[in-house]
Amino acid sequence: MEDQFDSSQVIMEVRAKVAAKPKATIADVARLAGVSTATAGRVLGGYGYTSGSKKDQVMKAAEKLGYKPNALARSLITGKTRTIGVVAGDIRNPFYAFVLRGISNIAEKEGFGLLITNSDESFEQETRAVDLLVEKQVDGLIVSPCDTRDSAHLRALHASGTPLVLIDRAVEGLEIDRVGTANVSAAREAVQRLIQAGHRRIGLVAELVEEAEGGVVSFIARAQAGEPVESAALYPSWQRLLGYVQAHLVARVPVDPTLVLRAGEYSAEAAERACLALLQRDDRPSAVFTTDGTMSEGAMAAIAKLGLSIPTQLSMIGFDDLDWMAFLPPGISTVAQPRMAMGEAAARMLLEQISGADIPPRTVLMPASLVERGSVSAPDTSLR
Amino acid sequence: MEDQFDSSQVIMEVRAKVAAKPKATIADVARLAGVSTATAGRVLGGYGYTSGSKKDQVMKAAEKLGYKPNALARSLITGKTRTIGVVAGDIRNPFYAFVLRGISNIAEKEGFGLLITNSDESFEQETRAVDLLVEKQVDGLIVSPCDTRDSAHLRALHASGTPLVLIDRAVEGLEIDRVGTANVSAAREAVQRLIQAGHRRIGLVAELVEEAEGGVVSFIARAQAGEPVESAALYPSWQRLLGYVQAHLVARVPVDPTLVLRAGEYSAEAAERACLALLQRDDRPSAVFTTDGTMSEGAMAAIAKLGLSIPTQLSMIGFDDLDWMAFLPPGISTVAQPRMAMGEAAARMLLEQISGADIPPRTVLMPASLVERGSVSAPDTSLR
DNA sequence: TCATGGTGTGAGAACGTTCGCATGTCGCGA
DNA sequence: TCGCGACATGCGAACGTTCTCACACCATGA
Repeated sequence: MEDQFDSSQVIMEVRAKVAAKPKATIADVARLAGVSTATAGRVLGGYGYTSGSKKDQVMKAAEKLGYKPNALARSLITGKTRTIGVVAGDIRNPFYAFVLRGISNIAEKEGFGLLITNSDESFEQETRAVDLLVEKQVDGLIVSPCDTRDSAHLRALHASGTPLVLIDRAVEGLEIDRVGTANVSAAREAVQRLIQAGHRRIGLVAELVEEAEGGVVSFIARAQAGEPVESAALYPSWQRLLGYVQAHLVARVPVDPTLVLRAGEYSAEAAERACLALLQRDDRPSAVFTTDGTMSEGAMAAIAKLGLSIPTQLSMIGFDDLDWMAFLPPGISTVAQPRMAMGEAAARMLLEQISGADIPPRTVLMPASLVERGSVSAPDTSLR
Repeated sequence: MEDQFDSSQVIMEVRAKVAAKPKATIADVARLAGVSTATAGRVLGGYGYTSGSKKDQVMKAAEKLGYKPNALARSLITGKTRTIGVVAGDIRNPFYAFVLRGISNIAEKEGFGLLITNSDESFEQETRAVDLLVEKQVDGLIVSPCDTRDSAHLRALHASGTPLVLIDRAVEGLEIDRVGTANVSAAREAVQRLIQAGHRRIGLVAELVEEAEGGVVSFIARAQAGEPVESAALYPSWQRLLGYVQAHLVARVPVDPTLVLRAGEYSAEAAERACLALLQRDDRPSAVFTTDGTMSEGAMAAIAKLGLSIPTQLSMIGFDDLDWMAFLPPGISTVAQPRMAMGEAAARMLLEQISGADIPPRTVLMPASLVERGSVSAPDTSLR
């Protein structure tokens, strides 16, 4: 028969003992080294004056105890965390992945940590993310805002003096450092290339979340009428649409609004569905231009599904230089954004703000380059 | 003539005033609400007892002052930061991007922050990253270790009681929670599929950083001789090589070691170079199997460059389900790892550790599924 | 009437750093 | 010899929370 000894209490104690990890503090090190905490702190923290002899003692003691500084306590008093927060749309999207990598490059070099969150392009999630980061006292934020109009939380943030850099998108009337792409001109040049190759009916596959008053048709009409459009605070996909219209305008080619596709939702599947419908029309376009990586992916899926051959049956220019564009025969021409450099630029600007430099708001618009491969040729004359 | 007044001093003062942002503290709120800091803390922190009336006063005061809790101070005393640290290889790699997204999903749901670093598969960078995260007092770490043998820093970390989960790779003799892929069986099944289709000469494109004693040839020889290979702590690419050999063994097909390619370095370019050489040989294989996404990309680039058509001239099975594999004609069959689920599993395990659950070390090996598309057919009989 | 126990409140310590200040000790030029 | 600045050290306060106490209030039931 087993004895009645209840082992749970003992086990709890053992566990507690195992779990106990008496991290060494500066006070411990100081005690062992026989100096004051202030002196130990000066040695370990590398500030103030310290003599060689004491320095040795302290270092030795720290080594012995396996001392690791507690950044929390340090930050609490210095008011600096050496951490920057980032709100991206979705890390899985190569655009953000590369931007993040760029930010990370700079952060790492400067010894900063990186607190990363996803907004999924949802305003509510973005707000929550910003709150989280602010509570964690990040020294600054890099945000890809999902709302380019209101974004009261970002205005408040900036007003409170928190270093803040916007990436990819701007916020209307919020004049702060930001880095983006020269979308209008990049898109214009790409579409011009298509027109120059002889195309007159060019499809556009774009995300185009509803925000321009009057919708796409009215937007196109206004742009086509040569009305000056305030494009700076537009969503990138709208800016690229603007470039598309401008290219037509310059070449005096009319825009057929039925050729511009709103995926409506930001996913390759949505783009594929929309594109599939477009390419099955009798009067289908002889070329397509897509306004970002995700749209390019969706469009490509649709093209593959229909078995259309590029460029003989359909010319195409994509956006963002995705890996497959290089080797998918015949090579997909595309507008390449310097994604990683954008992240690096944003991080550098943020660090400048953090270090206290008082610089007027800068807008860095990076040039996107058209990398030409084999997906553009003259339109198939047998068509229409 | 301009006056000599030096404005710089004045400007400095103005700037300092602008930069001043007197964040409200609990003490401020308490003062305004006419209660003690303890009571205000109880209301705002949601712990202990508070009466409805005081709660109202405090909330109102907090609202008025725009109070935001300082997580630093909270963490300093509670010893919990509600932040987890991640050391990934490179965010740009879709594998890590998806894993990170999985981790982020769980973290966000539980209100945890995510401190992300890249190791670039460099031991030194990994060590620095871990140090940074530890100093920032993360509650736990998810690491994709770049060294599967030594990794003294990870052993020490675990010994100190820090919650730790390994992902993708294991560390020899370090028995802690980890999540990975059933690499051997996944690779074996993929290669079996190739053999079953009639292929006898199957190329393998793998990263294979040098670590098995005796190198690739000796490793193959031992595996082929049926020697039991301790595969758990092997690098994934070696495990996949093992599966490749096993498939040959089962089917009694001899392995030609010259067909297994070491990219040597972890990049698509290296894979492309190696693959290009292989596919230009007179006795080139009739099929290739690649051991991860990056290798698949490189191999595909080589195939495209040579203009080989899949599957008539060359069959292929890739690893990781990359976007283009779905639409690159004729569709690339591949071994799909549940990348995001892996991240989620790792995060969940870590959070369990953090919450104090005392669970024996678990190894979660996720099944990878062979998604069959059009890239496998019988070998071209005109060959060899 | 008196313990009892849940509820509510505040004073003050604690977390692990850095910072301000006071107090030295040098060496050097006047 | 004095004064002065650079170097060196320690004491105790601060950072903004939460935690531990001590105490007080109020029902409840014996």
